[in-house]
Amino acid sequence: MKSNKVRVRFAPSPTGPLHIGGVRTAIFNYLFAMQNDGDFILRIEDTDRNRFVPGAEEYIIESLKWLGIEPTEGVGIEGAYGPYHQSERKEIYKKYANELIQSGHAYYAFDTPEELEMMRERLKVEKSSIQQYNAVTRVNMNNSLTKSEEEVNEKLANGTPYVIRLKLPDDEDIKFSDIVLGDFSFHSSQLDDKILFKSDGMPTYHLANVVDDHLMKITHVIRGSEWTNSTPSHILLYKYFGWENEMPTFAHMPLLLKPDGKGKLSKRDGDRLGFPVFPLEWVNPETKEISSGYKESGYFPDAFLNFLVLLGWNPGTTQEVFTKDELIKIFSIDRIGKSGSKFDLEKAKWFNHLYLQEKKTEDLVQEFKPILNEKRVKTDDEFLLDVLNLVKERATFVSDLWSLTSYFFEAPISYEAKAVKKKWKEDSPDLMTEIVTILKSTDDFSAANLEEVIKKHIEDNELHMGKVLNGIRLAIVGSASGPSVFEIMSLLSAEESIKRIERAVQTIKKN
RNA sequence: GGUCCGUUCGUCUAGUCAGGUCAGGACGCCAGGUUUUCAUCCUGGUAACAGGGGUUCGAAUCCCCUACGGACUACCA
Repeated sequence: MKSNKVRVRFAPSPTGPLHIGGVRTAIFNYLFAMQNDGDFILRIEDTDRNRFVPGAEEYIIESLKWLGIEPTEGVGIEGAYGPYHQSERKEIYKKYANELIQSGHAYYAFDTPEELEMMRERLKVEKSSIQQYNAVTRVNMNNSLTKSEEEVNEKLANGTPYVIRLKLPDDEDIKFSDIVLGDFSFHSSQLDDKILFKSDGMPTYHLANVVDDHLMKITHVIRGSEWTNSTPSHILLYKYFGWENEMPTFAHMPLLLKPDGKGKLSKRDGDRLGFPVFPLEWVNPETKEISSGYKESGYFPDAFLNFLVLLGWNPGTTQEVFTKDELIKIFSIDRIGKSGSKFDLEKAKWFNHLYLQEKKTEDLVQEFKPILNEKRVKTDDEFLLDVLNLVKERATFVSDLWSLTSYFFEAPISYEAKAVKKKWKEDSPDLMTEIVTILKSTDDFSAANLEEVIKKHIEDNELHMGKVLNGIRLAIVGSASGPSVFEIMSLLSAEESIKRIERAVQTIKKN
């Protein structure tokens, strides 16, 4: 057993459904953990009560489950480093915040929102290069650094709302190295005195994140690059807590961008873009608004995962199709690209098509059954297996299967106008009547035999192959497309095929 | 505005660190082939180094500038 076991975490906040960017972050964390025989921890960062959305946490867990990237520890599983909801760890954060105050690396601030607003306005008007609460501006504000000890103690005693801010150094370069982005350096004067502890008794992300990652022995922080700019503050926190030597390795991943151009993909994009941005369907508990999900749209989880993992990462070879186990073997953080990517729905569909072809037809039969039930179609598995084997290669989604096969279960009640015009000629009824005669006298209704008999008839009478076969297709399918008519008739039975052709002869109007 | 990051076919990308194949693959698209049709499938094609300066015998690759794009700049994460 390695002493420094790899431990990574996926730490979403339950503010709504997980979008595909978050899903990708989870995938990368999962792959990295599995590759190193490490732990993959799910931590719920629910420190913002105002943004809490009921059902979001369950949604996150369900999504990971659907994709087959379940955590090995954390919310829903538990483990030795719990609790894993940050809201249940308030006391821990409080303790560490106080520790920072004791050591002089943090201070109380009593500024009201209005005062903060005024400060920002003033700095803006002055066109100051500094527009945040930091070493320069804090001296003019209402905090424990500018007030006397008595005043501070009085405020604290009488319940004046306060926050705890990180006291940044005046002049210090904060350096860190990121697996994806490389070496970084920020000057402390460009940073702000981040709020660590809010007046409602909850920590902010910055404090909770650092404390938890340390306490939970996280070795690698793999997160979205929207966190890059606040990482220096996190580094400082590790340093001030004396955890510098056990600091995790950082890897900031490029963001998923809106395909229509501007900005990072957000939860609000929903179906506005013409495709799902969520793994599972989501019903907004307040508005009841429904956002579609990849699962419900018919994507297979493994196909979706395969597609998603290639957004911003590649193995350095031309291989694009991977099983999860292969991914676990070959994934590497340092092959994650630096720039954001938009995604291509067409390619996602292509992956799904590919994965559908790889599925056993027996399994597709089972997946298809619910759709048939909905359509009130009664049939047996053996027949379904034959039917699906015939049309499988034409499908991208299981849901395509119905439109591809409906004529096997219901005789056409109408004939596609365009197909009639193109394929049903003046002599078609006579041609079809002849076919009926042949069919009636054929005992062997296998596709092979039908093909032989009918082709012989065509040759003997010097008929046009397309004309005859297209006519049959129109009669039994109702449209001009589909697999081999011999196969279809064979599966449909002699009786049904004859019935359909006879009906077509009577029904289709010549024009 | 400030700070940080990025920019190769329409899209995802290889190649950049260690400069030297008319820049490779995939999706899409187009064409041809297979097929009774429509798909699938097969073959081929289309299409990119953001722009400008350097350095060099030689630059997608190294340096500088510009443009464009993105992130952050909340008592949100």
